[in-house]
Amino acid sequence: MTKQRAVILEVIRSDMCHHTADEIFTLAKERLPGISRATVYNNLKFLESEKLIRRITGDNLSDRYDNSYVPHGHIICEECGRIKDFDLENFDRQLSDAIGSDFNSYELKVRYLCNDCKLHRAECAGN
Amino acid sequence: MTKQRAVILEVIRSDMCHHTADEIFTLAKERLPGISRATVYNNLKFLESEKLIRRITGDNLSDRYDNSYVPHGHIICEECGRIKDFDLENFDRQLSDAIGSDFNSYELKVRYLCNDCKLHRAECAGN
DNA sequence: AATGTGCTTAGAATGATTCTAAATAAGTTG
DNA sequence: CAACTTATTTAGAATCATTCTAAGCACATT
Repeated sequence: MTKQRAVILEVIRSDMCHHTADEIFTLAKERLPGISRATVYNNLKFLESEKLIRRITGDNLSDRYDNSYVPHGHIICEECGRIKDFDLENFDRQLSDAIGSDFNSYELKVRYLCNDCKLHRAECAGN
Repeated sequence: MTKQRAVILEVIRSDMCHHTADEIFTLAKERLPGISRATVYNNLKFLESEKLIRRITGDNLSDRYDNSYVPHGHIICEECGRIKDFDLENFDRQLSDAIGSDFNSYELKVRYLCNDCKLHRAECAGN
């Protein structure tokens, strides 16, 4: 566990955001000005292989990193892009039954319109 | 509807595969040798906006295109990147219950190791 | 102090996708 | 059918996240 690796992990653990590699690089740089991008990428890979974090692949945008390795659902507001977590009961079981095989992980992204944005649209429609 | 657009759509409709943009480019080129990559990308974007196809974002690999716009599950082999479809019973209902709201669409990707790649790994391990 | 191993670094390379500017095709109006 | 407008296509350059490479460091072991 090098100091670079420790800082990268702390950055990811420090809040509930789902940061991009570049954001993590920038944040880590505040504490270790000499750190390089390659180190960030190497360690993100390493940390995921150690099941300490989880990469969320981006839709054309950069990948993001989740501070939990355990797969769970993400709801993404189509208007503001904010992400929330959610869970489904017995979903692992349901999945392996449906595909008839074991699996390594899953990614579930639901696109919706959050309450704030719904309200905002209603207001705009009124004017 | 230009002839390029028609050919690209036919390529996607012609089989059950989930092709990459590059595969679609190669297949379209057999029929229209002068077609350019940019045209393929432009039209894939256009066709999705018209709800005729659906882009499946790739995990570090290239994106692939589904000949149906209707959301459903995808199992993706982590080794070869090939994709298959699957469905879950009453999944729309289950989702809206879990997130407590209506939603617009979802993306469900399950990463696994397909039988071919499992066999291939076993063979390699034997040598 | 010498050796080895793995980590870090900077910058180059990669590869899918997007952008650009010019050429062409298609569609529309007079 | 001609003139004009608009959308589409093309080739190649540009972009951008990520990976690779080669050289240098750091630390543990002898």
